[in-house]
Amino acid sequence: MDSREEKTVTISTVAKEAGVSMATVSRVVNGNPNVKPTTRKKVLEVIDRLDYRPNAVAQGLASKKTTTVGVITPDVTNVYFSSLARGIDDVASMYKYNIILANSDGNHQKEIQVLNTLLAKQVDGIIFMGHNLTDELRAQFKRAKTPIVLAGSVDQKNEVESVHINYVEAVEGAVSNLINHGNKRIAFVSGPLSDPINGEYRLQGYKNILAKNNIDYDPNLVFETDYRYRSGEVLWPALASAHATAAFVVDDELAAGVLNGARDAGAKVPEDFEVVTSNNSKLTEIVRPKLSSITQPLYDIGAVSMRFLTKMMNKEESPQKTIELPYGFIKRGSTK
Amino acid sequence: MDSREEKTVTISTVAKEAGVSMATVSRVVNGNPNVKPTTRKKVLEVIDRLDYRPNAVAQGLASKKTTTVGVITPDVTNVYFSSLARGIDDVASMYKYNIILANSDGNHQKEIQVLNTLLAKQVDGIIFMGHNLTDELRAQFKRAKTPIVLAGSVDQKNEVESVHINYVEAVEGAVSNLINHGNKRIAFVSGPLSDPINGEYRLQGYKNILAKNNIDYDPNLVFETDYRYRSGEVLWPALASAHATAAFVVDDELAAGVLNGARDAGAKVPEDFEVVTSNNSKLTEIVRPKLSSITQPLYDIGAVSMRFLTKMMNKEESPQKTIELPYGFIKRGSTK
DNA sequence: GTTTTTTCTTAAAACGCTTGCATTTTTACT
DNA sequence: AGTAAAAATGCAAGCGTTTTAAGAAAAAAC
Repeated sequence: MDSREEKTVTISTVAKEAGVSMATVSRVVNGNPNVKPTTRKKVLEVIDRLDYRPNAVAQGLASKKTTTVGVITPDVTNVYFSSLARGIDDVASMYKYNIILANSDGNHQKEIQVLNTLLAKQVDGIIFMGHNLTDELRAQFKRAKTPIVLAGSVDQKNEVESVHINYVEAVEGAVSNLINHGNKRIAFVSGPLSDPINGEYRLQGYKNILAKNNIDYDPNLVFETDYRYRSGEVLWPALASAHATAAFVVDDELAAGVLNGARDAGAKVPEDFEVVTSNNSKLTEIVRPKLSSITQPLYDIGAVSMRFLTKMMNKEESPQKTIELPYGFIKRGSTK
Repeated sequence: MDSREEKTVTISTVAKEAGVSMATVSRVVNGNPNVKPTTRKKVLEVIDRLDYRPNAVAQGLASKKTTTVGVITPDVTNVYFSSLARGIDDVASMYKYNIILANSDGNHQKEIQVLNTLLAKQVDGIIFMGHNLTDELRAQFKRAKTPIVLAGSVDQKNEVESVHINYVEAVEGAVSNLINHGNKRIAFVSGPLSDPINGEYRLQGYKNILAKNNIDYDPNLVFETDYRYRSGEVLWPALASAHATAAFVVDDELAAGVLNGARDAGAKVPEDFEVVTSNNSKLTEIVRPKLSSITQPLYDIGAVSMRFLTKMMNKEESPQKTIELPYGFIKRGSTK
């Protein structure tokens, strides 16, 4: 008797039960005002009684909107990116979107691959974080009619919308600080210089401010590595033999490594060696001495990116292609 | 002339163009072997020429599989969870799944809410990370026919599958260490005790080992707070006035706070005060002295959870409801 | 009480794909 | 060449919604 196969209740089940058409049910579900209050109530009652849940996939197919956006990130495990991601998710859910999060390891192949599966899944928009925006990627972006914004990175060709800070100026400020403390030999400790944010912008800022202060640019003071803590930690010997008395570092984990490497080797920070970093993540407060840092509103960059994306998804015209958020500098124990 | 509205190319476009039925195209797209090599080639050629991309939403609707799993986490920004998430995502993509990532802040309301939207989106499975599995949540889990596994947390009632370590034993080991160093007054620094993992398991381990060593359990040595770095940092005065000579801490960020709070106040670690933490995240290596820690394979817990989930999604019967991964202990500078 | 308007409803056609079943084509054997 | 079995293919009915064009009902206007 009660052997019925627990059928999934669909919109048509509800429609029949309530004695109205599917269209009407759809309307009340979507809050369309063109429904007489009494019928709305009737339908709502049935929905409640049957515990009906609209199938988002079917909605997606019919409406061509998935209320889902894709987020491509090199590695959530890195605080920099997880902070952005958090900002993104928070405003996303504020606007009833969900996030498909995919890690790319900054690997070009994976980026392309993941981009395509996201598009296949019909995401309404995409937020891309990456170190290096290749031409191929840019081409794929263009081909997809899906809105895309870059969070925390910049497109040299300025073809795709993005939100970030002014890296050149920020670095100028940070390094200028170091110069004012009397440092003549300031290391530039960087992730891959092939990443434009490093090789293009930050390095430029570094050079600018050096030039402005009549300090010769010495390529031997530029240290190219990856973003790992450990890479910073083992850098000290090289730093020391280059006679660096201070370092500007492009990433917090990396900077923590540099700092600890120096101290573990007996150097006094900031007396013998100063270090400033770039992202002002939690980490800067956790190490000792605490790290002076460029401050950039990580969470906000994510949040603003997502907000920007919602506008694009609504086809609201935006005046600018690029949003530049304010940066700052916070002095902590790692500098004089 | 060339004013045609760039129609989206669908499976039927391809079918017509290739002179076969949609079914056949579908078969080649899905790698179904029942297709003559020559037709397969023909279809593939057309797919390539038209640059056809299957619409995953439509596939989802028709096949009732979305190849998407939901991941609910308190906060990606926390290394503990982002590590799990990374493990999850890696094996997920290995199995061609994507991840919808949602932050709950451990907030009950949000957890329920997010769970429901994930179900509405017809995810094939869910991985849940949370501090506290309430009855309501458990009920909702049950009602959903979707497979769910708990990653890095445990269900006291053992109703839902989970993967984690043996917290009781792990804590026993860690604290036993401290006892062996002669500590009689060992603080138990915890997040909310209402989280079973703290109040139930870890605390139990703490009590067990105390009892075993004939040390009286002193409630004044139990410090309940939240998981934030800052909360640990400000704890020192309380710790000091309780005459604690060592602390076992349930979270790395929290532990880093405790450690720094102590040192900033002039305490010598580990001479005057020892601290051991629980998660062996990157953080433990970044602070000075480095933190001794229970080691649990965070990434693996995520990875194994996801692997477990894939099995459930394939309806492969699993013998156990619970997977206990091995833990360990690593001695670093924060203990003698 | 009609006629207009306006407000609600409905029927049915999409949306783009999968899949069970029937049908046709091939292959393998006599 | 003829037939049974196996391999390919096609048909068409879903999957659960949205949405448009049109009709019905209710409200407003005359």
